[in-house]
Amino acid sequence: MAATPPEKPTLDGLEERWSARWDEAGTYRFDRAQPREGVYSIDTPPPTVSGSLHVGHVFSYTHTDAVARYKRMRGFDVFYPMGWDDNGLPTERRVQNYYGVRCDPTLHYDPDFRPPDKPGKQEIAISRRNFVELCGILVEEDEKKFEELWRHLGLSVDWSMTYTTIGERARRAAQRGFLRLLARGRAYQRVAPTLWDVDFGTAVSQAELEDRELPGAYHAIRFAGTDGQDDLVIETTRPELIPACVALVAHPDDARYRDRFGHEVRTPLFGVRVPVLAHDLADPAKGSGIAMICTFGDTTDVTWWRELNLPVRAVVERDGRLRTLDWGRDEWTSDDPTAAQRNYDELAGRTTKQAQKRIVDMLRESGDLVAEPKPITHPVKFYERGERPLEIVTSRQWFINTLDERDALLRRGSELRWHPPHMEARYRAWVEGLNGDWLISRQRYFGIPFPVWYPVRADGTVDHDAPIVPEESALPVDPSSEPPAGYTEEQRGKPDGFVGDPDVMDTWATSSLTPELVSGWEEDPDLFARTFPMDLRPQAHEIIRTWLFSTVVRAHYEFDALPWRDVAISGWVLDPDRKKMSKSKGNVVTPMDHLQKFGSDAVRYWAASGRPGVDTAFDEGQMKVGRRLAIKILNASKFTLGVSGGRTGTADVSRALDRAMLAQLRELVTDATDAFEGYDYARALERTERFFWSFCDDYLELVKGRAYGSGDAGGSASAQEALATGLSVVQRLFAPFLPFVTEEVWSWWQDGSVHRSAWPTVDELGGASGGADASVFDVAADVLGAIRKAKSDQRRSLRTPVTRVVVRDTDSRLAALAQAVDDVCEAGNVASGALVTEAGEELTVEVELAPPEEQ
RNA sequence: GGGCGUUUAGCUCAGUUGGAAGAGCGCCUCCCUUACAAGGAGGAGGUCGGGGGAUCGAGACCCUCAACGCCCACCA
Repeated sequence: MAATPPEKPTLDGLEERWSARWDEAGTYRFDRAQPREGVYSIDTPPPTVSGSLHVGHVFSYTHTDAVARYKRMRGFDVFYPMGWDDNGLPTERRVQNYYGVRCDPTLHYDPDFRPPDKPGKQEIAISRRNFVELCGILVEEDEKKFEELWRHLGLSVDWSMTYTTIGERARRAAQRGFLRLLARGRAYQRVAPTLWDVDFGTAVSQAELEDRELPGAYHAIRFAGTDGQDDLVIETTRPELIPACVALVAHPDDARYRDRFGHEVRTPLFGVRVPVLAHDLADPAKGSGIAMICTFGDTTDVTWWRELNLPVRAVVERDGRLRTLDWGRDEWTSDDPTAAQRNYDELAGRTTKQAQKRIVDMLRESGDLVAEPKPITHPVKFYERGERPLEIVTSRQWFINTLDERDALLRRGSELRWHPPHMEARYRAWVEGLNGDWLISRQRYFGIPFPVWYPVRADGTVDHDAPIVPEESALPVDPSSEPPAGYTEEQRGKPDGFVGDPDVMDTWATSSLTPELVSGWEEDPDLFARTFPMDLRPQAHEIIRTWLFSTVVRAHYEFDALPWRDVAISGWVLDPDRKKMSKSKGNVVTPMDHLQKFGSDAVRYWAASGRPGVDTAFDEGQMKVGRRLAIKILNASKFTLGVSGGRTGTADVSRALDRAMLAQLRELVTDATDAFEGYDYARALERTERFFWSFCDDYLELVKGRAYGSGDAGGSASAQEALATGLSVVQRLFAPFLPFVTEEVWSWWQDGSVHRSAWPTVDELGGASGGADASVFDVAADVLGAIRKAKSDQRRSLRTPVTRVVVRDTDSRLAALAQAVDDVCEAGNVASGALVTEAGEELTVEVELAPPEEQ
């Protein structure tokens, strides 16, 4: 049963009390009670489990929660699961640092291994299985902490439906999704030059790249002419790749080089003959207008190499060092193999950075460096989590086809409803800029393995062209520890046996299936039918090119459909210097302190004030305002219930002032509902708040006396009825934002949770507010304000009796005032009959106060 | 190099069909008023980034410039 307001309402302890009650009562449980059209399903971003949640998470997840709560109150069965993104590199790195271990896949599993209490100076090498086990232990601890924080924040998640991206369900879904793409010919394997992070020892995809400005230098280097032609000078920032040079290239229209096309030049130090070729991408304005093509210095090299059908002469290995070479036997053909070998041996084994230093000295000595290096800064490609520039190495990798489908994927992007709409531009820019298929294999450990084995031929070589795949019913599988059907484990790596694919999938290859994963794709047809395609994807803008794009790709191929209809993009949280808050910048605020200091509702208020897609400053001031608002809701509710008895529907709202207030409330309900329908939660909050303060400051003051019973019974009942109605509506309008305090005040007079109550509608106000003149409230508030100002100006108490008031205003406004004049006089402590009106152009009020002695 | 966004009071931001510049914080003054002193009432403070233009009328529409932020880019 409903309780009564306490003597002294407080915000303290609301989080603990109500989150426990919601849990017991199953307030946010997804009931499977409705068909697809009665369900609202949310594809929640699974936060990366790599330490702790920060205030940016609190910010954006609050936005989603407000929408979820709104939809629930609109009568939808809200499907709102939470996931943890625990697979992938962030976790591996954290485990390495946390336990002081490193994965060595050549080692055997040690069932008795226990990590040291504190990481030692030397990393302990452990087997892949031991490493993966540690990853599992650590993420489980983190996930508990994350859930605690989310519960404290009041997310209305159904906690019985959590998932992880490394869990068994995710492994099944990711492997099934992969096998389907393979069967459809949309996933393929290829030996190709790929961007490679030397430190992580893995290939990375275009979506994980970022540019960083780095110092470098132009080196002007002479290539010797042949056939009696002049020498040519090229400029390069990577002279250490001269041994990998396969051609020079200039623009076909460049008159300086036109007569050189088809002829050869000789590389300095190594004497390798390479052709001079023409290609549109060569920029006559850059450097000397002629460039060296190496295998491979940058992505342009890859383009040239592919389009000009050039040979591969790779020198950089996966560890970032120059390989050893035999110039007599390998694919290098030098005019002077002895000199070439001697020169190259100076570089072999060095890192690219060291090799560059050495080769510049050698070129200077040989006279082929025609000018001293010219320092520049230039953008260099990095893996977003990496610390050294990426190299390009040739390796066997899995890809998902995206390039061929670019147009269809662009159409998918415009079918989506973007909030805010301009975010679609980022998607479009990304898809239009795709320059390769999506590389999904990673040479790492804590990820989902490719469910693929390869036959080993009688001669011991591996046949990559005839992959062995499992039945879907056998998923998930681990090819590195299980044999494929028809083989025994003893045949691993043996002639006529098999090998497992050693790689794991890119984390996005799993995350791109979150809609399928949470909806029970192929595992829970009933759930799937009720939830998929989903309604909403909320996420941040910097992962449009990764998470959003890849999710669209997967649903496009699997279902020929969008994975969801709406996408709501949150902005970032900026620190007071307007810098993005991020861990690497060290300016992150951990949320729990603020949740405890201001209360969850207050922090949510700050978060919900940030408009969709707009970067928002971290602002404790807004949290203070939110806290004050929550306290105001407590007190206003207590007062209103005290004078109104909390009853609605027992009396007519007959007085003009009360009807005017309800008319404004009616507008508010329309506004807030429209705003929420357009995913503009911030607008809904702002409108509700504005109404609420005028409800407290003006309406409550104006009707206080009448509600207490100072006039006739009809007037008193009208005020009480309007107060209770207003309170009920306001409590529900605030509920998506301030779930704790609204639940508290709702419990004082209503049964059940406010979060399961019906969102207010105009219909429920219809009878009381229909056709009312809203200006009665405005004029009454204006005149009361003028009386207060007079008292304030004269430094008198607001209780000071007023002996005379002259109000001038237009006829229509005076007519409106006449309908509320008793309330105005009572609220302003104006003596009976002392308020007179005169026609005027605009509102002026003259106020005479009782002399101080008479008080 | 291309694109998107932002620019309104000292600060954080509203201002949705163009119609007399707003809120909160901070600051100042006053008030213990039985819902609320973690409060209430009132006040000061802005040529709405600059410059053009269409309009009776622009913070809002068009053009242009600038600053800041972000996204994308084949970066020799």
